[in-house]
Amino acid sequence: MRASASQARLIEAAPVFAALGDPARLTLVSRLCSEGPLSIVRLTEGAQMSRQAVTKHLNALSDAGLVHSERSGRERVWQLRPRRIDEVRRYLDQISLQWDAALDRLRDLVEDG
Amino acid sequence: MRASASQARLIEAAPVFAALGDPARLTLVSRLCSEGPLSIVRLTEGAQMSRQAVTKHLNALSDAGLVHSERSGRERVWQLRPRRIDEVRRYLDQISLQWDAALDRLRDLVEDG
DNA sequence: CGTATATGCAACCAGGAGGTTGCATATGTC
DNA sequence: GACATATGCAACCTCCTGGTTGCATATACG
Repeated sequence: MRASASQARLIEAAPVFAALGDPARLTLVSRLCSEGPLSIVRLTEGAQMSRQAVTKHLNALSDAGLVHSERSGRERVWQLRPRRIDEVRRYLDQISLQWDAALDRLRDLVEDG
Repeated sequence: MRASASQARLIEAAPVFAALGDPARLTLVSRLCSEGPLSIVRLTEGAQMSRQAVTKHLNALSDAGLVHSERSGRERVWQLRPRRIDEVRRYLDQISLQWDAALDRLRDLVEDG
C-alpha cells in the first residue's frame, strides 16, 4: 500500500469530519444515538434554534452519509447510519497506523545513519 | 454513565472534527503522518496555496491540539500529536457504544410492549 | 370541508473561513 | 555588514455557513 493511495482515501473523509465539526450537529447525532429515531419537531425541542435550522443541519449530516430519513405520514423520521461512523473510525486508525510507520522509519534512519 | 455526561464529552470533540474537516488540512495531516516533522516551507511545497495559507491551516490544527510546532533556527518544525487522534477515535467509539445501547433499548421496548 | 400539525422551500443577512498580497523581522552564510 | 532564506503579522477580499423569517404544501382529524 503506497502512501499516496491511503492518503487519497483519507481525504475522502473530509466531508464527514466537517459534518461532525459543528456542536449543533454533534448534539443532534448524540440525541439520535441516545433516543433512537426522531422526527424533526422532536429534534427541534431542546435544540436552541428554529426547526428550519435543524433541518439544514440534518441535511448536512445526510450529505455526509451519517444519517438518513424516511417520511412517515406527515412526519419525517431521522436516524443514524452507524456504518458511516465505523468508516470514520477506520480513517483515524489509518492515520495512527501511518504515524506509527513514520516513527519506525525515522528510527531506522537514525540507526542506519 | 448518564447520557448527558457522555454527550457533554462528545461535544468537546467538535473543534477537533472541524479541524479535520478541511481537505487542505487533512492533506497536511497526512503528509506529517507519512513524512514526519516538516518545516512550513517543506509543507508548502506541493500544497497548492501560499505559505501564509499553510500557516493558517497549521494554526487551526494546533488550536485543535492535533499538531504542535517548535522553532529550530530560522525554521518552525511541525509534527503530529497522535494522542489527540486517539482521543477522537475514542469519541467515535462512544457514539458507537451509545448507538448499540439505543438499539438494545429499542429491542427491549418492542419485546416488553 | 375546515382546522391544526409537520414539513418544504426560498429569500435574506451577519459573521467567519480561507485565500491573497505586502511588508516586517529573525536567522544562517559569506 | 550584506544578502538570502524562513517566518510572522496585518490588511483586505470573496464566498460559504449558520441562522432567521415568511409563506406554501402535505397530512391527520373532526
